[in-house]
Amino acid sequence: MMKIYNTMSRKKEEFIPREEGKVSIYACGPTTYNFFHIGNARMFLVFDTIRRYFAYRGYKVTYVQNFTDVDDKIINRAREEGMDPLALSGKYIAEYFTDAAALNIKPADVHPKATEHIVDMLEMIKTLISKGLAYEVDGDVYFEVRKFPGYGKLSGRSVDDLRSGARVDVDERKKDPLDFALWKAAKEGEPYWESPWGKGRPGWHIECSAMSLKYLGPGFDIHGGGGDLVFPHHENEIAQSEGFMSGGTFARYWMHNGFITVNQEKMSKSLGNFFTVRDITAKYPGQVVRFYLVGTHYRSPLDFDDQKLEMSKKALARLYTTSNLVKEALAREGTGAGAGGEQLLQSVKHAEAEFVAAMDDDFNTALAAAALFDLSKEINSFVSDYAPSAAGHQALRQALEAFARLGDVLGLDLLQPEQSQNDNLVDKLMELIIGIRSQARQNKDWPTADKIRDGLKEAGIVLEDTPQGVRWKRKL
RNA sequence: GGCGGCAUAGCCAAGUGGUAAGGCAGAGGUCUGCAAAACCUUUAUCCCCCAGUUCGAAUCUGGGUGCCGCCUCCA
Repeated sequence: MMKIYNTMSRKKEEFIPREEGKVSIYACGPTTYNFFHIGNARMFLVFDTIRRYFAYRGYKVTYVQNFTDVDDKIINRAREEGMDPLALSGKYIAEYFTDAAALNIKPADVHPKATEHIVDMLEMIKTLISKGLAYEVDGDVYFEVRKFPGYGKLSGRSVDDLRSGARVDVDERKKDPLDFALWKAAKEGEPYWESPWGKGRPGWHIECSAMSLKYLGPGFDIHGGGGDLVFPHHENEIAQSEGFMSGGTFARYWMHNGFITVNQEKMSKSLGNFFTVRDITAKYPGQVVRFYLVGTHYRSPLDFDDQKLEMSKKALARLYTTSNLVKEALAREGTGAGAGGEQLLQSVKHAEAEFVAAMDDDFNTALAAAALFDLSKEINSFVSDYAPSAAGHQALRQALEAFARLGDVLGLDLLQPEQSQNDNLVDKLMELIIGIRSQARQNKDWPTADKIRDGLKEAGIVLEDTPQGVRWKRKL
């Protein structure tokens, strides 16, 4: 049984899909006016991991993540750059996929763009006006919050609380300060679309309602995003969607990830303490970044700094070592008795059960990772005094397969294809260098042997002398 | 002012009633020419403080302290 913490109820609830065996997920994607930062990355990665786990559990997953490709931030940025706003957002949509790939975030099943769904939004806005839930003023259209009785149910606030705390500059044309824009009249030089209320563009919230309903239908399973979207974004989505639907639930489970802080402070553009994934992956492999992020439960806050990435790098290296040790052991031949294989398979089974139990409990990736480390230790231990045999190889293959399968749920490629992507030239050179060093070692010329080893380490290559021969690998 | 979250070893981090996972770092050992990797052993009598409930609490309740977030664009 899977349990999910639902922001709506503030409790973990058993997950019961709308349709048996299927799960529909909508996550609010980025506004494409810049490279995305590590905070955005956490959200993408959290939902990528969730969808991977659902798939692992046998669900047919439909995952939708939008691009907000027209809004104030894009327009302002485009103005600064002297670029066309839509060209700017198009550029950063492309960059999104580059960075997402570095973090092993899979493309969603659908990546709808706001600008390609103007018609859907217009239909929705028209309906809301005809139902008396929205009104037009000077080419703007606002949703009338007071007309939606459930307003505040997601964020646990009442309209009155919100009003008293409102720090917003009051727009006198609005009936209530909390009323939010569904449609904004275009100012000079802004991109616009024709509408019954004149030239304009959609408000931010309406796109997610229109696109999620279009691709997933009313009452879809999971709607998610960063914690700061609870209010007002998701609250507004609920109001306009459920107002539009007239009855029924917009989305059934609301999931929100915790924030990333830097030096214990919220990362934000205004504080200037944000890091783009583009910058981080220039210094650390995407896999390390990913491993770091899944090491903390998605709802907990997470502080980001290089020192912590260093720790993650070492921890990940440990996992990689396991898969290398297994590959090495499998390359050996022999006709041993095959002792211990049964026990190893028992451990594999146990680890996988632990992993599933952890993930079933509101996607506890930190606990799931611990199961991976337990399995790693079992495998290493088995390999450390392994006498090759047919049965042993069989057990090892199964163990490695399970190890990689579980790693993949977390988005980790424990088989490290990048390691095997060394070109021929490097392989040849290493063969040569190792040969020379072996000669030196045979002559007990330790200074030369050590010089080679140290020099290679400087260059990012680690040499290890083992009873089975010399092993080399690139440093992470 | 309103709403919410978090405080666990040197560091990171699970654990929400039954006596403290996992990782990094550290210590000792096996292996090694020396290393590295791996393996074995070890590292919190205690989970911010106080009071309470309970046979029993890091886990529940009340109070306090500290930190953070939302209420405004923001993942």
